[in-house]
Amino acid sequence: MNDARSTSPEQLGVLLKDAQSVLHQRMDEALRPLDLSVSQYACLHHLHQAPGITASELARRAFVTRQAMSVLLKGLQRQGLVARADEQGPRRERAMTLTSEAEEILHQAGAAVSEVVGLMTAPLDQADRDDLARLLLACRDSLLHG
Amino acid sequence: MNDARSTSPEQLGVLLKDAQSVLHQRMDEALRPLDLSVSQYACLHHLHQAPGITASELARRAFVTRQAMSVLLKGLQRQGLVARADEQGPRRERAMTLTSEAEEILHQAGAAVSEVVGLMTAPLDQADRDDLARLLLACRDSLLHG
DNA sequence: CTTATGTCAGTGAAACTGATATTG
DNA sequence: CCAATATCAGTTACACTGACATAA
Repeated sequence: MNDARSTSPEQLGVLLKDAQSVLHQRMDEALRPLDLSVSQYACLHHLHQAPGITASELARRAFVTRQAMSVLLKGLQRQGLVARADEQGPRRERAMTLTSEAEEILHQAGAAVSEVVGLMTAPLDQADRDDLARLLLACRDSLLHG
Repeated sequence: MNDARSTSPEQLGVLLKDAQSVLHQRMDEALRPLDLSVSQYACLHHLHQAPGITASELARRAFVTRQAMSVLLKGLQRQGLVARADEQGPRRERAMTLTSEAEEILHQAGAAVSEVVGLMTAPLDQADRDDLARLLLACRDSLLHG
């Protein structure tokens, strides 16, 4: 038998889901005043980190289909937060970019999100936070190319 | 300035979301042969751990509204996996229970999920897994009553 | 011929809010 | 009157699959 205090696989999966669920709710509350959904924030975040990437690449980074990302981008374009390049690239690619308004909103959103994550990690010291990041990264990558 | 290698708050939030996204996809694939969605599996999982609880309590544990949980339970009832108690409790409460068929399916589902989580945590030793569980628990609780 | 992007169309699971009835 | 459960109704954001045209 295993040690009764060791974590079962199912329990670990549930914990990951729970933590993400509650974080999502708190982020949703924090972003609502800025008229941004969590999905939209994540999209802008990725676009900020890699300006000019295509919708398909954006979809891959968010782990959704390009059709789903297309819907999200249409909404953001309607809100004037993203712009499509006029010219096409090599494979019909159209570079997506943040508008200056989006940069400003993203700045505020980042602060709001940081506050939420700060609350989440309040009981952790810096070593714990680095551990958490390292472990989550390992889990993600193991599922992706394991 | 902080150490350049330390993790930014936003990055930690994105990592948590990413890990959960990919885990959700893998679980979805693993559970599809059993005709179970991830949400349905989680519902059965909670019901197995606390047999006879109400729909409202189930909703709280899954971090959704009782209306959303009600829809989920209706689907599971149609599939013959959960049953509502005939008699009402103190506050119109109706105890929800798993059918014997559900217990059997949940057994298979647990094995499938364990395999996925096992893959996810393959690069981690037992100390890392316990750390991850401890940290996720702390994050969840800090957001809930922080 | 193959592959990747973009796009149109339809669908579906799962969440939300709001309102109402019942019961302790 | 208040609080908690349950339930009905409507809505919505967001994901999916499938199909097609286009370009390298």
